[in-house]
Amino acid sequence: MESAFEIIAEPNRRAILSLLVLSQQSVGEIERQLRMPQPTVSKHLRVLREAGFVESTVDAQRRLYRLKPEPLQEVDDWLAQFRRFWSAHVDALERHLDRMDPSMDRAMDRATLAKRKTRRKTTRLKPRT
Amino acid sequence: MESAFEIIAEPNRRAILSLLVLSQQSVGEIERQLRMPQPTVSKHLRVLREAGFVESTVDAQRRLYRLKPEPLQEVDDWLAQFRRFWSAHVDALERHLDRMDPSMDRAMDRATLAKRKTRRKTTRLKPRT
DNA sequence: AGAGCATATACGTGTCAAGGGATATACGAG
DNA sequence: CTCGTATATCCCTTGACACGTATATGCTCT
Repeated sequence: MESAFEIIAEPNRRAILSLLVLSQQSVGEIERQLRMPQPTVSKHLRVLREAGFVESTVDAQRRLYRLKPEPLQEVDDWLAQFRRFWSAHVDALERHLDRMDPSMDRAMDRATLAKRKTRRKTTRLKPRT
Repeated sequence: MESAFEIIAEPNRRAILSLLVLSQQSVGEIERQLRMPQPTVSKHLRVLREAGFVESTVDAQRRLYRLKPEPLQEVDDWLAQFRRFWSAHVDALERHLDRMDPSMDRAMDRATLAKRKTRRKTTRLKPRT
């Protein structure tokens, strides 16, 4: 359970993070809003805390949890390498053609052609009597 | 294993995706570059294919796999809600202060103050005699 | 001190996915 | 048809992890 990606793989944890982005919350508030048993909330918060996604401050018996951005940025950084790709991707381009810079259009064309050339269409030459 | 988040939680799959973003690859090429056994590669590719991360075309005995952007965009969309947060986050602001728009600076100030007000500092009034 | 609430932890259980290894399928070449 | 290569699938074992329930810790108020 080390990487940020494994942490956000869990739907309940994503829900907690989405909740916390609005404002800090106590365990009980999370428990009520997400309708999940308290130990479950605490356990997920523990995982999130140890992974650096959240931090808590003590307020009497309550713990107030709030978001920390770093691990999410790490995910965002990994995703960055694909943004170049999908903004040049054919389907995406078709959908967004109107909103795009025509110079990209030509760049994409070359990429597409390159791929097409790579593809070897083997002609099935199997006599089979 | 439905959500895109679970798919990219696996390090080997992330490696495969990072490889495919450069150009399409056959199973054997992936196998060699990532030094993982062929059945492992095939199994991960299957998962990726069924989740819509990649698609394959047949080239004789080879299968050429290439990236499809949609599921990654889904992840990116979920991450979007946090970008607003971390661009307003204090630490991030301190680090990037020089590169930022001063109008954001004031917006962040209000957010921070709001949070500070929410925090209840309970004064321990415990006579204890 | 004792009651009550808020939160954390411990334990037992079921599920599910990853990996290794062997094997099956598909295709091309001779 | 037979062999070699490329890829997919099958079986089995192992290990994580999520959850439920029960219980422990800590704090407040009276």
